[in-house]
Amino acid sequence: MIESTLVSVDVLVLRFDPDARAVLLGVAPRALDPFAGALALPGVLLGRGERLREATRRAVTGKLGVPDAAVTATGQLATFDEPSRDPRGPTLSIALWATVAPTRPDDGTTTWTPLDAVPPLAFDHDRIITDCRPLLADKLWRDPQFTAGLLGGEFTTAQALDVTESLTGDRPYPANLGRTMDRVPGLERTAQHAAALPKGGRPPLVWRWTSPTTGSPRDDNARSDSSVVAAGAAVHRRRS
Amino acid sequence: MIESTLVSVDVLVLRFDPDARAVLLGVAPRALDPFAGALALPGVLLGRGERLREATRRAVTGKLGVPDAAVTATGQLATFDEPSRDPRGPTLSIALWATVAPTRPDDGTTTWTPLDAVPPLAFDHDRIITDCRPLLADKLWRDPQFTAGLLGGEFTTAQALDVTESLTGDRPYPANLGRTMDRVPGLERTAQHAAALPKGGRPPLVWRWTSPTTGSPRDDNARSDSSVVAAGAAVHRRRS
DNA sequence: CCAAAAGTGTTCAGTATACACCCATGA
DNA sequence: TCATGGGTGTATACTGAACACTTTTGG
Repeated sequence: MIESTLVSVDVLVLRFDPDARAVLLGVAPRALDPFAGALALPGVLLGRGERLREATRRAVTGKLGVPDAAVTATGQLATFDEPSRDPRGPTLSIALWATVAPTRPDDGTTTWTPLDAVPPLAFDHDRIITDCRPLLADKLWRDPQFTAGLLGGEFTTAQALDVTESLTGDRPYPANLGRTMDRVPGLERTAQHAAALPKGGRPPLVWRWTSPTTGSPRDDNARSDSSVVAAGAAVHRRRS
Repeated sequence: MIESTLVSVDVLVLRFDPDARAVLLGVAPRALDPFAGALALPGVLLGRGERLREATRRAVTGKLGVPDAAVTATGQLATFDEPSRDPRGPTLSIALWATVAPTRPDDGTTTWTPLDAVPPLAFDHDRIITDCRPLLADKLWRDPQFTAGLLGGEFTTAQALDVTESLTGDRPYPANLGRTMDRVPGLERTAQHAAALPKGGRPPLVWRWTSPTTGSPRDDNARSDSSVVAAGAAVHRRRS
């Protein structure tokens, strides 16, 4: 019988830090030997019969020390199959994303780093990040799970500006971002204004999700999480 | 030691049939027992250390009888992890696409079916197709590998119309599709006109790829094929 | 009152769509 | 010469980006 392939799951864990006003990526030093001590994405071997979502949560809670309840959403990104990516032998790596609720950190060994300044990582994790970053930016405002997972159930325009800037590299005009958010299904402006920001300035609006994007009573049949989100509209329409 | 996960590769094989004027999906009856005799997507177990692209070609040539040289391009779609999707036990299924050069078929057992009328298939393959179809439509004119793989190195506007209609469900106006193709990098109008169509009508223009999209001297490091294609533009730009 | 920063309305350009009309073929 | 169907040009609507101006806070 042919020896079967090993499958590992590597997770790009994103957390919005309201103080740093930026989206941070969680990495942790490796405990065991290949690259022991070096920073790496949290990852685990996929158990037999284990679902990708379970393995993802296991990686995030186990390797980063994030409480399970703080993991707000997960989803697929891409698969990496270079045979020599792991010195121990050929291992398939499925890259996934996970979002952590936007609170302050606390844990010890976990490093939360801005996406623009990720330190060199073990294995091919640098390349995984390079390849997957545009995919993450694309999910903002298009994948409700991802967006709500990052920003939480209630957030301000100012925070939305910060998150957008972190992921895309550009800070949109508040007016235009507001119109973009108006078009996001399940998201609505509230009448409330948040407290003003430390530097002063007009207090930003509060936005809230109407549909229960958090929680997770989602379609769960065969596909792991919301990997498949429409992306751009198809080319050309006709006749309506 | 924990038993590791089994990984199978299931392929959505697309071929443009110039006679039928449609994109067809290749399925074949299963030889072995789970669902023996039932139609299914071509799939194989991923060997240890085998690359996804190799396994994909192995599935297409082995299960569909397509010559290896006719497989023009391959790429990732999504991963399906429902533990009960295979009665033999939990098996991960990585769905990939493959394109076959646009020639007439020949093989015996392989069924080439329009995407709109795929018969019921074994395993969860119906769901795989349902989930992946929008991803395929999205790749047309955006992923050069996919598009060139489907249409070949040289094709006519009429064929481009047929392919677009097959994948998206709408038949664009020839004029508008021409402008769309003008914006595709590496694709250019030639001065030639093809022979007129059977029904008469003006002979369509011939289009040709300038860059060597066929062949495949592509980036090949860690990621299998062109799974990661930009999708839609990110939300909002600012300052140039 | 001034600086900071969000919110409102408007302008502008680029893009997508629809369609009238033209052209080239087969029958 | 008619039917068929792609090619050309153009009008219209829509969308996204930019920005002047207003509003609301802290100092």
